[in-house]
Amino acid sequence: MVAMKNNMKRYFAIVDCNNFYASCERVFNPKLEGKPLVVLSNNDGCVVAASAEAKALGLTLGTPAFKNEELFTRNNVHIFSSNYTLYGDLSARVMETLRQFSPDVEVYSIDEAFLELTGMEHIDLQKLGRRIKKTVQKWTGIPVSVGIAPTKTLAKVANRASKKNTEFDGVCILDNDEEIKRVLEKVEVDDIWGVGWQYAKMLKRNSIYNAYQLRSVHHDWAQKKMTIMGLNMVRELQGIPCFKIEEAPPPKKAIVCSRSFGRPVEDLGELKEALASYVTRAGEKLRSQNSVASMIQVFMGTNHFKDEPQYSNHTIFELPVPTAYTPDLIHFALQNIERIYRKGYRYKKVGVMLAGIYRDSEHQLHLFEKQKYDKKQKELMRRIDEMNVRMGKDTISYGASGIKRPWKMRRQKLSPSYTTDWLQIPPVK
DNA sequence: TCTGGGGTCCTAGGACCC
DNA sequence: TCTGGGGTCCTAGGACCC
Repeated sequence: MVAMKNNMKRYFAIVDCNNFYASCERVFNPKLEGKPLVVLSNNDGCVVAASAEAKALGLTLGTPAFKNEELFTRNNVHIFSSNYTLYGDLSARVMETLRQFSPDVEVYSIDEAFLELTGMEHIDLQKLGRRIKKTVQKWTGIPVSVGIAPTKTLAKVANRASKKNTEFDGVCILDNDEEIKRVLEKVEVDDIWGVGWQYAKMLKRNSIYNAYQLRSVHHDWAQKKMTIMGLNMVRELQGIPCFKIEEAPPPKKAIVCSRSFGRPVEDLGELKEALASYVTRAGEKLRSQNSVASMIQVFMGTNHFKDEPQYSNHTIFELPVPTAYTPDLIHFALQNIERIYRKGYRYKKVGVMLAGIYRDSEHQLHLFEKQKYDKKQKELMRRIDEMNVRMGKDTISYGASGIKRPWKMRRQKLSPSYTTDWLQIPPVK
């Protein structure tokens, strides 16, 4: 049985949503079809997604919105603040659809998933890829690109090619040596999964410009220059699988929650409110993976893009007992921000990191330790989390987070939460 | 006026132990 | 006098991902 499985032809597919956030905004607003559209980051700061029409105007992702203002007005670009509630929900629908095609799905990011495809000897992969693309489009309204190959890295390369090269029309299969050579030669090293800015520079210095050239380097050289990750990357390009499908993501080892403010904040009271609300969010994430944290890190800083007095600092604090009880987390976080706060600065950002994370069940209580994170507290947290999921975020929140929240981020162009809020469901005429 | 947020892995080097 | 050397743990920094 095992031997048989090893002999079976195995492939990896990666399905990647095209311009995901921009596509989400269009699903419930079809008038935007064919129009240039962008989505901004938190605080309406940077452009983080753009429709094909907007990209065609020469706009680059990651640039600050204010630098593109003129281009936006001149071309009548539709602008949206990011609406993660909407994107998260549509993402879940896409992933659910993909489970039709394989039992082994790894949700790799909000807009991408790997699928393991086994027993594909007699399957027309091109047809399968087309079917995946068509089904997701039909069931969710989201356009996707599909890459299929013998390794994850090659699948990523195929996916890249399927988007960049119109001949593929959104589906690219890498199944034989000639095809692999032909496609890899056209992929620049910068575009390979695992090659970032620094490695790309180094590779070019060594006259390696495309994926096919990288595929041919010596293993020792790859490892020396790019650590074990580089070696694995080269092997994967050669068709030797080094990375598996990770179906259940391991629990997070650190949970961070931080935001830039909508305007500078000087007052300690306001900073504390903001911090309390981020700690609340972090606590929810912590409990959703059934973990407790034993350390809290608090950090804050001014806006280093500005020509004004700068200050930033952080503090790490060990909790008396590992816990996921939000009131305690807030208590210690607030205590610590007081230690690093300095009066007279215009703060841009504050945040919290929970670390030293274990599964709740793994934490062995010392015989005489006073059990602080107890049943009652857990039950209370469970009920509050449940209510907030069912009735909407912050149905129940903590007094320390404030009511008015003058520091909260700007989201002036927010679209409705069409799919997750009863009051915002679009009417049918 | 206005420049995102949240993660992972690997390695080198220091501290410490025997 | 000789200033070893292997193992482990931790941290900081650098690379990467979306």
